[in-house]
Amino acid sequence: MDAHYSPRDIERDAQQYWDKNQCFKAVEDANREKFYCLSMFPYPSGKLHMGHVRNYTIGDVVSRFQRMQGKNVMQPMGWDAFGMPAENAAIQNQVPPAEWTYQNIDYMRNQLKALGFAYDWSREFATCDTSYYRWEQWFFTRLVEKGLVYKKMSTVNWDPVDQTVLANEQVIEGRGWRSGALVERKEIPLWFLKITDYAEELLADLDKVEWPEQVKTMQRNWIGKSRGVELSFDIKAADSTPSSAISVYTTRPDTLMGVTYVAVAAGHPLAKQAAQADAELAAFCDECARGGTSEAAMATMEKKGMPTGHKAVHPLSGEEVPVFVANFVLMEYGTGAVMAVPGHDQRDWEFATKYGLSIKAVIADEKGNEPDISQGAYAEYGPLIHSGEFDGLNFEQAFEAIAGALKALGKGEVKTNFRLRDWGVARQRYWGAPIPVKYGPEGQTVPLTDAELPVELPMEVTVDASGSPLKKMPEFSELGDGWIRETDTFDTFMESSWYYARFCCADNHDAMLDERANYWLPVDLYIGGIEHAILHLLYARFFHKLMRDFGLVDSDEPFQQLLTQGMVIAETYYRSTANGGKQWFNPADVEVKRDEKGRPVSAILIGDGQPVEMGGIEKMSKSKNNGVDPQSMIDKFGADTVRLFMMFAAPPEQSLEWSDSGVEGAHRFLKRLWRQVSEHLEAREPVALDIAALDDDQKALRRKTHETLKKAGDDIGRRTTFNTAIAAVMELSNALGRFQNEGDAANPQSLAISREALEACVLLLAPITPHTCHALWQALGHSEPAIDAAWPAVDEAALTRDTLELVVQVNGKLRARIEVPADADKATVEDMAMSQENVQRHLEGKTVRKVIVVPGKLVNIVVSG
RNA sequence: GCCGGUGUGGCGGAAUUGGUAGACGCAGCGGAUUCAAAAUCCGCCGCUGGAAACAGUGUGUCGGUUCGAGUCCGACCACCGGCACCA
Repeated sequence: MDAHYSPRDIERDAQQYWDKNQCFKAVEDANREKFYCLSMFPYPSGKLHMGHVRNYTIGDVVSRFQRMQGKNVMQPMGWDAFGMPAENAAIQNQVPPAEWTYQNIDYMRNQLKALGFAYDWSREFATCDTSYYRWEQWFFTRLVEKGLVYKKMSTVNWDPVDQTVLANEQVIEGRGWRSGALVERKEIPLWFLKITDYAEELLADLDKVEWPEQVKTMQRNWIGKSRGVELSFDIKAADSTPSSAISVYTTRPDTLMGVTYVAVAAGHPLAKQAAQADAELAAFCDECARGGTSEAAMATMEKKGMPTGHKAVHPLSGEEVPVFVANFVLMEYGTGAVMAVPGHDQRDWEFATKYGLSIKAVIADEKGNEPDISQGAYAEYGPLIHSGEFDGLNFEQAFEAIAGALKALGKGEVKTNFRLRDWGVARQRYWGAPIPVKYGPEGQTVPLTDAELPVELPMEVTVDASGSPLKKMPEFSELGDGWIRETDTFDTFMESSWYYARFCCADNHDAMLDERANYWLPVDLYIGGIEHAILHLLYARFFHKLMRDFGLVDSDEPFQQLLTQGMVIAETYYRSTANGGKQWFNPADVEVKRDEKGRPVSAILIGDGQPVEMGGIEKMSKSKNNGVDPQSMIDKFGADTVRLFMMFAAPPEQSLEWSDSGVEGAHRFLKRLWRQVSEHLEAREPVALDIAALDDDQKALRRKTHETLKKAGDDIGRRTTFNTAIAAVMELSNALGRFQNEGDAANPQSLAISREALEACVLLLAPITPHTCHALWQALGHSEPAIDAAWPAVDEAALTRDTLELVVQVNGKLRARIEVPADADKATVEDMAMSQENVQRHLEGKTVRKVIVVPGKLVNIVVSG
């Protein structure tokens, strides 16, 4: 073999081999155990970034590992191709979104191929292909028939200058990102999917999947099942006009006697009615309609309110409390009204303090005393006080008693509530799948028939900043006889909610899915960013259940196991500009100065030699200009080096800090392994391994080999901590290096043991650095390719040790190490520990109270005095 | 604001079930090789004291449980992800 490691040739040859032999084409085979490995597909934004490289390397390592375990592996790839960036690019560059998107896909596909990922490219598709989204449209019409779709008024961000709906991302500090105009909340009719019908099952089935507990917890909290009471307050209007009741929901009915006011949303009928006669209140309601719609914006804004003049009658006490309009109450959450208990809710307390409303304690503190509510609300549970007949009851008792009292009066009842809201799937945008509905001249709303599908998105368009082009295209929207087409398009989460299933049968043009979906599904391992922990994953789970209930799939959950990867981060560098902004410089253009300990102290721009500021380590992004281009790294070191560094630098769940010298270190290791194999092959062919003939050094290396096989297999297969698997292989390589330097390398058994160690290194790394290992495996004389080699088996007999090293502690502090026979009993170990010189020193003048022996680990001698 | 997470040497990280803190790599330092450099190889490398043996100290902060805590519990601080129209 060539003694020089040349990744360019090695990677080209390996990729050509895989390609020519169609190694990664997945074929359904009922007799083999399948493994469906899926990485979240990318948005084709232009070129791959390091986050993609990391995501897809993890998936590829697992896929190749599972293949070596004998599984029938399917690893597909495609494109999440609808979305806003294509429209933004269209506005900026006058390129139609479709053209821009497909060009990006072509470029990024080549990048993925250069990285050597074991994808079955025959299954590839983009979600903007009509052959994909047509089935989504078809399925939507079926959901309409089943009553799982409805239309209702909903709030959107409205830019009054650009006359367009804005995404939350496009609202910056309450203003439109392009126009700078103050954003308004606007009510428009939108399509919704009834995800709340599935809330209970979405919650319960989290128990069926092997997901990180934190993700399950986030989803449980998002669904937010609660048991509470829905109750009503009768309203007495200021001018005594007859008025109805308002309904509120609370999970703390035990605090009902502490209600001192009621707050309603600006959009609540009561507020609207009151505003008609009160110009100041009307102005306040208008003010409430400004600003963004996001929950974060709502929760962090200054809480404001204004009295309506109406009084609410407490359902139990009959007391009259004021009704406020408050900006933090939203019409679309729950009933659009809340009861306020400032004594026991911090937000209510702040509001009451601000507007001089009374605050009443009705829950005792842990000592049974009146709680101190002068500085803030007391939000804990406790026995009731100042609540008349309910005094002394605990939370559970009070809940039932108060709920019972309300029910007896016909004023309320126990209700299970969900925080989860129905899924609004309509977007007022062009670059998405058209919603397959038409409207008749008499206001009819009719889903399209199968014969009318698909609704193709017109490709030739002019996109500008003012609203959806579809609305301005009569050839699209006007159907004749007064009928018009829906011009809203689907939320792109719709496409990403079922692509994993379509990969199973992407070539079927007669059906959405076929029986192959049930062979491959569920996805065995799904890999993607933690930022998708809630929305995408919850919507996909919901969509899967919809497809199941329609008979398209037979599983309950789409993703059996989930791996959430961390971000890729890098140092940022900037200079402050004259106008108070910051100019960001790419790390590739900056040189860092370090002190004698290697700490970075300053940095200069290579271009002009002048200093730049270090801005801290942040997620790689365009805005901070700290992205490292994967392509330049592949060109410089080869794909295997990039893959190895990505997998070695951190465990997959953690964020990964980019390091140029770390990449060089990874490259160094591959060169070293290459040289070790090449030097080994220059020696004679090894004789057959004779385990009985081994000396101690040979036995020790062989034990290391099998310890490494055991650890790396467990690390990759069970723990998915690829970094520790690589570290273990590096240790084995180091041990082999020492063995060859120190021992009699020409000894025939030494050669046999070295061969075993090298082959272990090559096979253990084969999923991670597949090109290099493909070449090395061949060089080691194997005719079958490394991708088809079986994962190496551990010889348990090689792991046994004659003696063990134990540490000896005195009062938990390390004082000595002892070498004991592996089969030594407790008394022998204690005696050996006690007799150590340094242990004796620390026992002097003390009394031994206890000796703790942890077999195979340590001895702890507990002394006093 | 609410929900979830993270915090260990100069740096990335390891320590899997409460049992040796710092594996492996990077950077740094010293040496070998070289005309020289690159590459490569060998050694040292948490901090403080000490020639060394060794001792003290050390896992964001403060407190607790335990023979023993990076790991468990409580409070706090800092940073990161999500918050329903970014994907």
